[in-house]
Amino acid sequence: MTSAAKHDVFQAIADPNRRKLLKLLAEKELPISEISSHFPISRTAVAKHLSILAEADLVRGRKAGREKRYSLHAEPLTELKDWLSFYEQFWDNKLSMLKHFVENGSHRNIDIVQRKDEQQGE
Amino acid sequence: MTSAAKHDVFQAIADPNRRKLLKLLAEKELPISEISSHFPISRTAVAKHLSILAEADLVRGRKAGREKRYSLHAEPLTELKDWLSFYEQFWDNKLSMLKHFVENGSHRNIDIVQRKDEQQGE
DNA sequence: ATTATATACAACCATTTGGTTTCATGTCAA
DNA sequence: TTGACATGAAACCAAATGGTTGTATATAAT
Repeated sequence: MTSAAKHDVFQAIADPNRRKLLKLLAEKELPISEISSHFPISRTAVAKHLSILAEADLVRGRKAGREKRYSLHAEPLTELKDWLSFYEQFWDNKLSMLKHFVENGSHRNIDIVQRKDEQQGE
Repeated sequence: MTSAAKHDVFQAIADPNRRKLLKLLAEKELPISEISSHFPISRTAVAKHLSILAEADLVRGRKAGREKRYSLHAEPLTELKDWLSFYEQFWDNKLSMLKHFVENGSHRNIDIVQRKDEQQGE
């Protein structure tokens, strides 16, 4: 009941405008109209993005008089972090890859030890 | 020239099937048909997802005879990690929030010190 | 040479997405 | 109470998404 929203965190952050919203709300709580002034799109469009973010609980709005003030609620991003953590072993440093390889046996990239490419630059 | 693809990392991972693909390819390099067998959707659909992942350089395919073998290339996920790192200060532990608050002065959540809600439970 | 396998590519389709405009409602201020 | 302001909500739209089927091409295998 607490979850099962139509939009999950992954989808919520997929849109650039939505990411910009999060960034903006990280600084301080803001009413919709204020927020809209930072975007080239309509107020209504911003409101929709906000409601999608709210669905993912990445943002929370409280009514204050005639305006509704939104603020960041970053905690759900832990899901993303957890998801990411699994993949860190595949790039972080070769040591952790080797560690993982040894611990879990089998698996791919048997050649990681002698490879020297993947500069990851740019 | 190195980037500017139509699909970025954020979009690439937004789809559940695509995330499942990444997970699968993390284990080992696999040809499309093999991969498809793990999904309820058509081989063609899987191929499309793969090409989207490839656009984001999260996956790389090499031709091997008549088949094309794909494997994970996790490095672009660093972008996600970097993006995330900014938000960690807003949930990780109250200490780092306080640290950030002190270091950067101003900003929201002046009340973090005395608040005791945000159980983050489920 | 023929057939089966693995993929590529094009066309098509329903639904979702990101926007818009218009109208209604609630609240603050004069 | 009469506006002005801030938001909510509905209707509509073009384009993108996630799929499908059908056809073509390259490579194995017999």
